[in-house]
Amino acid sequence: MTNKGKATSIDIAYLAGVSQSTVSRALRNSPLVKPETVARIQQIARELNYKVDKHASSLRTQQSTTLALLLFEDPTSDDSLINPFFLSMLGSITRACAIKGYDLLVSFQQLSDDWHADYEDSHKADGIILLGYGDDVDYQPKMQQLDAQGTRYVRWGADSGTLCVSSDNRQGGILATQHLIELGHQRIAFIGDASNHYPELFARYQGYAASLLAAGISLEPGLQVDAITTEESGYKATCALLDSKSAGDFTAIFAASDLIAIGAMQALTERGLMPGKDVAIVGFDDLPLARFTTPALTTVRQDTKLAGETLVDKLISRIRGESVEAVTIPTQLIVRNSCGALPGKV
Amino acid sequence: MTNKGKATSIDIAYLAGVSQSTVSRALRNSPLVKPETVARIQQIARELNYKVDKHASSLRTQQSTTLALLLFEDPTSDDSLINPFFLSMLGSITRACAIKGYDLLVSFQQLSDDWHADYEDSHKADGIILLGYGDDVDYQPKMQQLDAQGTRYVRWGADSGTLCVSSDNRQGGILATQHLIELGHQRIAFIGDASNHYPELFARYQGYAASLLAAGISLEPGLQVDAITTEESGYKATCALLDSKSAGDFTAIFAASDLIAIGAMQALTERGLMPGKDVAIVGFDDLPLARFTTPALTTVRQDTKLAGETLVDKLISRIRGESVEAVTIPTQLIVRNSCGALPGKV
DNA sequence: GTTCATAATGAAACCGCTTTCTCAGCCTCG
DNA sequence: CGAGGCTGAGAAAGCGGTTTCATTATGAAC
Repeated sequence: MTNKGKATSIDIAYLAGVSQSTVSRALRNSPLVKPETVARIQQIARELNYKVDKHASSLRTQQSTTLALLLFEDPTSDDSLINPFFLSMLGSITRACAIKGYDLLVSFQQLSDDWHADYEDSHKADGIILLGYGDDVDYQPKMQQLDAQGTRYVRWGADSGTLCVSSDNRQGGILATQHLIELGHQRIAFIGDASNHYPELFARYQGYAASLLAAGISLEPGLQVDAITTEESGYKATCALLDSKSAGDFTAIFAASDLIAIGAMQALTERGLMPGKDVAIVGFDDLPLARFTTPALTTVRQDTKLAGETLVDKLISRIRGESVEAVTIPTQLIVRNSCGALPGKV
Repeated sequence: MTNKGKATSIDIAYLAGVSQSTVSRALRNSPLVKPETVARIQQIARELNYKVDKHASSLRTQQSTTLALLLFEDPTSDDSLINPFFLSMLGSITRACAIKGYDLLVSFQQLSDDWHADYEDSHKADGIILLGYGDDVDYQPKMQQLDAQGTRYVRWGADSGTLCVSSDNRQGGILATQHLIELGHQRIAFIGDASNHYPELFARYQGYAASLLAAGISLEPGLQVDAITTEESGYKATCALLDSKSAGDFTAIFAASDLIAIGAMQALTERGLMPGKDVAIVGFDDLPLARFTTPALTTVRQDTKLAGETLVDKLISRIRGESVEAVTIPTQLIVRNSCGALPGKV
């Protein structure tokens, strides 16, 4: 079959001496077709290297067996650098889709883009996975629009009314903070979002706050600095912290993400402070690179594998019309060397 | 329009009082339609939130405006961990596709899978981008099959007859090795592939060998150890190197990838050798994490942004039937601290 | 020996769009 | 004034499947 025109079901029908409808049925193992006919037809199809045309099939059945992954980036972050965390998620989502027999379309979007539901409107995908940090205020209108259009989607992030899969960020914050407290730290700074712009980071803050209070340590506003999930932001926030007199003598930092933690470690090092010795640091995410920082970063691991699988599962359920609930995935503290130091003065 | 059935071009035709064919033309700004008619129709389409059905369109035109990215993994490597380098590539490919107006399907494959051309056979994609390290011997049959089927594809890697985009690995090897030589190193080990199983790594080795010879340093087989692109592999190779008597007193390592370099640094550290001080190290790739190792890794940067764009461009050209040539992308030496040491004895 | 489910298949409609073919007006030109 | 030439638009034929509906055996049942 060197002719470029790929074989169609009609070709097979001709070769098998049956009608095209029978071929269509046989290829999908319809019980309406006699078993030996099915076998014969499938054999011929195999020989011809025939594959069902995705578009024809999708057009007729009105479903594409394709999911779209929309990763949208905070416009404030570096244009070309994708957060490694999402890259990990992408990996696990890809795998989960393959297992479920769905194709995966991937697209990176600016939050400002008018992407809303394009993928579903044009029937490119049966459902959408939304991935990305970002100010919740920016998301809300989009979500509402999706809901209004009846678009099937799941979102990674913090619970916000819509169908959502997320790590247990609050619990992760508790894990991190308790660890520091157990090591004897009392003045623990938090770098991240404490004002609920980024719900995930905010939940980590809540865990932090809850742990402190539970340990009888009062919250000090001066020990909290806002940052988004980039090194630059973590770096700047830490500098601000070091410069402020009120922060004075913190002995530990809970960074709301590994990237922030890395920026923080840079800032500390530049000021002659040794991370892990002079100041303990805990991050969040457990990026692949967390093992390779110096000192190796103690951090809260998000289970990206499970997360990806769950996102895909839930989305497929939703596409099938089943009712689905939000899911929270536990986190895990990974102890490395960045808290190795005894609490010391800054 | 709360009805679930999405609007079709017929709905628009009805509302605009024209025929459906005219709608189709108008939506694609055909000059066959009077400008004011075009405007009216597009206006209505906008109001209805109408999007052309991808499948219907693709079925009719026989092209999907979609590219497939097949990332296949060396079965020898860890199952769930994707090489960060490919993740970067994926990022840039995604962007390049978006710019060109193509959708991108992403799939991870085992090299052993019978994926060949499935994406094209079923018309899911107009062309395929192949990404992944792997023994060239394993690839050849696949490539030939793709060629035989007339599948449009581009491959990232080393030049091998097929349309291919790659970094100038040999030049990168030269950059790295010359850097070490200029720093005064004479006994430079190479960890990677010196037997042309992995053409990319082998090209780096060739650059290494050429540089040594150009500097009048003879190649010592004992200073070369095979490794694939993982930390474990780099770790083991370095241990082997340290254990072998013939290697004895090397003062520098050129690792064929950053992951190998990181493994090497771990091995050195465990043996009480300080990377960057006792032994200089150069890596290859410039992964995001290279900046965060200790010491920060001097490495050869591959321009993933340009690489992704080029892959996409070339593939689209090929789809259009234009004749395309293999492309080689220059690399760049990024000097950090891992070669900071004066040459010392091991 | 009709009648009637049942099984296996074929014919044809249809999914929503693109594109070719046709055609009605309306000009231009010799 | 009749023969072409344009313009703008409609009718209809696909694209390659899926699915409904109709049809022909084939026994089973009465």
